[in-house]
Amino acid sequence: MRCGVPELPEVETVRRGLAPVMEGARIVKVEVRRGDLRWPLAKDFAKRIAGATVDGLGRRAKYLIADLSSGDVLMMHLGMSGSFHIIQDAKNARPGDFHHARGKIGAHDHIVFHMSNGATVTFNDPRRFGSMKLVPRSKLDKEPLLNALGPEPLGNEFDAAMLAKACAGKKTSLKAALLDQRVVAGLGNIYVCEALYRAHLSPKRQASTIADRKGAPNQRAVALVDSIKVVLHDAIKAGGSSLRDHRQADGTLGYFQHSFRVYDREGEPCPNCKGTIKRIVQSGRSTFYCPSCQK
DNA sequence: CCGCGGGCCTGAGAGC
DNA sequence: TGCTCTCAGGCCCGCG
Repeated sequence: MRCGVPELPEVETVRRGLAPVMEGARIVKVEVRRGDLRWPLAKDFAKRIAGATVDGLGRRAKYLIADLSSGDVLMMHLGMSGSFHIIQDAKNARPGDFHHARGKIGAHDHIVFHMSNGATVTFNDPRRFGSMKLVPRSKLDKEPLLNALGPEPLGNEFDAAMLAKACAGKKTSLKAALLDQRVVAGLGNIYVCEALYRAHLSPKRQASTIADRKGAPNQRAVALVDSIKVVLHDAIKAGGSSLRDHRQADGTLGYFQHSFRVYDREGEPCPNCKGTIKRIVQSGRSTFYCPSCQK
């Protein structure tokens, strides 16, 4: 089983791991080793952050959002391969702790935050699809990266009526609609596959078929919303236990093992029926599903 | 406006 | 063993 690219549950797990060392602490210094992430960092990125206290660390969809005392908000996205390493007490780190223990830096350690409590938080991202962006808090409500996002799937406002309305009239597949962050924010390829499986809905079904002519939700929409919430809750719970079990071991946040029911299980038996899990490609990406119990 | 495909990057794994 | 090839879970952008 492969490790997970960060979707909503992984980002939430990372947030929970970072919060204890970042919230309430001051960022003494920022090292930018490579600023050419998804977009180039602002030239004054490090200077603008240095000296600020992290008043809170939140999450919106797959973005981590650090509220800084300087008046800026730091948006961080893990992309496909991003992760964070924490060294609790960098100055007294033991030789085996991590690259930084001896002042060494890992191959793709691009940004290092030195905290006033002695901790070091390092952003590592081999593919550099991740990103960081500083935005004045007063302008956050105009931030284009956030403005287009749909509802948080675990929020109370996300329900069958809302999902059906967003899918009504959509010609595209249900799979593609759920991957669209404007419809619902935070799902990726894995959890879309898993949620559709649990809802017994085919990924090939036209998105509009979870709503009636007027855009009102049907039973499929109800089942789908329920499955999305359950799948995400389960994964966050698994992330929590991975934090407790493994964080001390190597300090990495952003990857933890999962067992999926259909994802990456082409050819294996369906856990639910006598069918065989199939892989198809939809708009260039893999979809895993059971053709006999997902209709 | 909508839907689709290309491109950004590197590393892991398969196949020769 | 070592090389080459394909593929990867995200996201933005431009095209028709």
